[in-house]
Amino acid sequence: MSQASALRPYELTVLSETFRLLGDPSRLKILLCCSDGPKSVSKIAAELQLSQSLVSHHLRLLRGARLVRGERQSKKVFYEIADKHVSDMLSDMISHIREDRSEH
Amino acid sequence: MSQASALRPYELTVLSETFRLLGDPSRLKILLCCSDGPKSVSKIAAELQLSQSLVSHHLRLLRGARLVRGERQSKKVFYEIADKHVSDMLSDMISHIREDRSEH
DNA sequence: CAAACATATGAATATGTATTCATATGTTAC
DNA sequence: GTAACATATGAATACATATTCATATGTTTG
Repeated sequence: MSQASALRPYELTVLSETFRLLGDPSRLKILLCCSDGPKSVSKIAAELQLSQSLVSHHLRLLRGARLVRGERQSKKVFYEIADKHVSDMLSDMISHIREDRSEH
Repeated sequence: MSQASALRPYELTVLSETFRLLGDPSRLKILLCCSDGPKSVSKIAAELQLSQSLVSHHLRLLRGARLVRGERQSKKVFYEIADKHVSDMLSDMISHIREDRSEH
């Protein structure tokens, strides 16, 4: 982790902003929810038992950070993980969480 | 990312909690700051131009999540990244941030 | 023990933000 | 156009939390 000091201010901002967005349980659930293929807002809301409004608000933030992208198909808008980097990022973090942290 | 739905509630809590902690710029700086070897609280505060109190408060949260660990040596307490998983986690995220997200 | 230094912590505050509610915008079908 | 459906959005609110200040706790040295 000697790249730490090499982190430029902008990169640090993006990094913490990304972490911050993923740090809310509802938002994280939404992101994970649409990580297995595109899903409409209403479907996400139904699956997660969250209000349509809340899901939409969160999706806007996730969209703003390019973590998801949405595509309109007639009445519905289908959201999915923006790209492979985002899904890899999540997989990696999940792996880290699952590994025991108590060793050195 | 089909492991998403396989995420247990506890894992999701830990995951979002970890993201949340890393989502604050000061806290992220502190974590990165002590990722290249153990550093005392006062040294971290000086390097980052943050108050001693603030650094200590943040370190407590990071410690609580096992992201750092501190060791007392006489008057000073030296903090460092808890283990390799945490530093790998950070490296991975930094790599992802540095890679262009605009492709598929 | 007192003094100086280092860290930790509780309370207070100010700021951010997650959630809800009501409503607007957009889309399709009649 | 109107009605029905789907999503987006602004305002309000309730809640979380980052930061500061003052002070307590712990440690070494005289």
